[in-house]
Amino acid sequence: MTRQDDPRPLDEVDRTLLALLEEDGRMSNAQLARESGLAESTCLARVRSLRERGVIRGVHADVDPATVGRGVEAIVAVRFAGHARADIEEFTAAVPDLPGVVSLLHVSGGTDFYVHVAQPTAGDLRDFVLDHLTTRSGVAHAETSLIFDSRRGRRPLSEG
Amino acid sequence: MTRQDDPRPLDEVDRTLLALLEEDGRMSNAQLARESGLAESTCLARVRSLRERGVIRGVHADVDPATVGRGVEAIVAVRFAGHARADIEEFTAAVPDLPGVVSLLHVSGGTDFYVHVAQPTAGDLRDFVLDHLTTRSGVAHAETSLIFDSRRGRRPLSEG
DNA sequence: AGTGAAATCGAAACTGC
DNA sequence: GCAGTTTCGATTTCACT
Repeated sequence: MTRQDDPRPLDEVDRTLLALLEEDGRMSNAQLARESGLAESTCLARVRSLRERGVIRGVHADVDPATVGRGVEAIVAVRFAGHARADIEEFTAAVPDLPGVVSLLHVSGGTDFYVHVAQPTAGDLRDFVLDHLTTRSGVAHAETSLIFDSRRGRRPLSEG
Repeated sequence: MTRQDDPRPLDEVDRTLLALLEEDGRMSNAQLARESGLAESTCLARVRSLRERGVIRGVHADVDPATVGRGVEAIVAVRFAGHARADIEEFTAAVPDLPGVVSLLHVSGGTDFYVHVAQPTAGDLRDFVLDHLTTRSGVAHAETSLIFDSRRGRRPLSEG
């Protein structure tokens, strides 16, 4: 298994590699080595180590939902009735497997979860919320906000 | 420039390639070709086309914020006083450049923006909200929710 | 931990289908 | 739009430091 909690602190070279891969996850090992000033073999070992320690959780293509027939994006704020642990855990386990779910955030405060979804049409969005969220055990309320525009942060997380 | 709005519909092979790259953005062209049943040259051209058409917006390493010294994640719901276009546009342009911003969503409803941030400590989070969000022109209110847990959707967006 | 050289394998361009 | 060939570059291992 991969270790998620190795306490070894990151040095400057690690942060450089992370910033490069956050920007372009398909950059070749050879180019990573050049830009970070490492030998290729060393660079390969560093990146593997970052993965094994759970610093790099994965590398994923960012697909524009609108171009794959999912042009309607929304954030659904879900509030629970009680806070039965079993309900919360089942929700957390089940929702990421539903089609069109981009991400699921469990948060503090008046809202318990934010669900980021992408659906083909407004009707599909309504069906998704009614069929898969509000009907779920423990869910008291779901409030849907359409996403007009979304953008990634432009700074590498691994910086200063 | 890359075209963002080519209306050409995606076929099954495109969707297969997208699903593979959403899962593992570092998969080699050779392996993509094997798994999709294409010749390598064809596969290369297909992936390039998906990028040029804006279907693949980028490929990015997913870095665990906690491992790079940003263990405090939050969603900040921002509400504007009026809805002056200039304020909205300036907010949209400026916030993604702030350190620790993961993503920015402009949404409909009572909240105008959701800002996903990752900061080193609770104090840094407070400073971020007070210094960079609530002081910004047009901002009426910011409500911060700590993120207990976050997970990606497990289905490729490009499916079904 | 980091390196350099060597062997294997992949990328990218080009050809013809 | 697809497959075979070739050239060039990248990946990975290993012996050494």
